[in-house]
Amino acid sequence: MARQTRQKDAIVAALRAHGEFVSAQQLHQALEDAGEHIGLATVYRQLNALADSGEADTVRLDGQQLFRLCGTGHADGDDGHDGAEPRRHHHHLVCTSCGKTVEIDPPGEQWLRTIADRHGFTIESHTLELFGLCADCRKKQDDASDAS
Amino acid sequence: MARQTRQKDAIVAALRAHGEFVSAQQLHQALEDAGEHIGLATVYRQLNALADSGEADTVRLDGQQLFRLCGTGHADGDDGHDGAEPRRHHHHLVCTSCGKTVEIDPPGEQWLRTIADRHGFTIESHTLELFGLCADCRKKQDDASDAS
DNA sequence: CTTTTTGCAAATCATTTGCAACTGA
DNA sequence: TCAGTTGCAAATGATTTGCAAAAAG
Repeated sequence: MARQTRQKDAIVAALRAHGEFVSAQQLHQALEDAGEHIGLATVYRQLNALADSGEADTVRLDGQQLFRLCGTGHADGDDGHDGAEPRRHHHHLVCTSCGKTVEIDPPGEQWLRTIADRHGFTIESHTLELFGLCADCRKKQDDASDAS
Repeated sequence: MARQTRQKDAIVAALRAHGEFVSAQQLHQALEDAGEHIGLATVYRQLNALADSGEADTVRLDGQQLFRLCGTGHADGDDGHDGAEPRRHHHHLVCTSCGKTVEIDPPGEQWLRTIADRHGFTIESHTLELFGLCADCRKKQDDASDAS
């Protein structure tokens, strides 16, 4: 069902190359720069497809949606069961200055279950995002505020 | 600096009445229903003002921003230093069906600190949102899927 | 050839803003 | 009076979608 196209490849490549989270717009721009003239709509479509299939991870920062390759692995062999579950949940630690992103460990699924139970909820998904400054940016910022 | 206007009151009232998170659009609609003809733009402006002043809490679900009165408190006396810190962080449990929202306890600030430390980050803010179905909606949905 | 994918532009959607008319303190 | 506030409509910005042309299998 999924055909292999130049643009799809380019998008995944760009995504992989970038490593961190990027907005569709940014990625589109990057592709332009790289000489790959791909429609913005296609970038969006592809990105969403990746997110839905679970190959990409997404976060919503401010008003935009950012994407990043998930396992950075890639298609391994094949698997018989494909996703019935769309977008996964994420746990990220994002530097608000340089954008560096780190995956973090889940905050005890145990705790999660407890909360859900207590309120009679059935958890479908959850997001946890920590925003702050990474060591480097922290230093830079200190220096900056030091100057007048 | 902040004048008291009919619309501002109506908005806060509607917000308080609703209790849970609402989108600007929803709130605007509600006001219309209540006979209060207030410009959508004004609703947005007011809502943002409330959020900035810390009187309202906000979450981003999907592509919209939802608001809810925060401490139900209000401006205390006056203060010389005005906000350097805009919007706070939240911990919510939201029903994706009826919108019911429950405040939940933080997932161990301890754990948070550990993560931050390990990666050399200085956490500025964080968001944690759990989405799922509350008991009621879960039942309803089961029934529905039961019918063909 | 048949179906998926692309492209582009027009369409949405939520939110913001310009600016003149308005109104509360 | 006069600055903060409102309204409406037009402007934005991100993302989506309609549809015919291009490409993959």
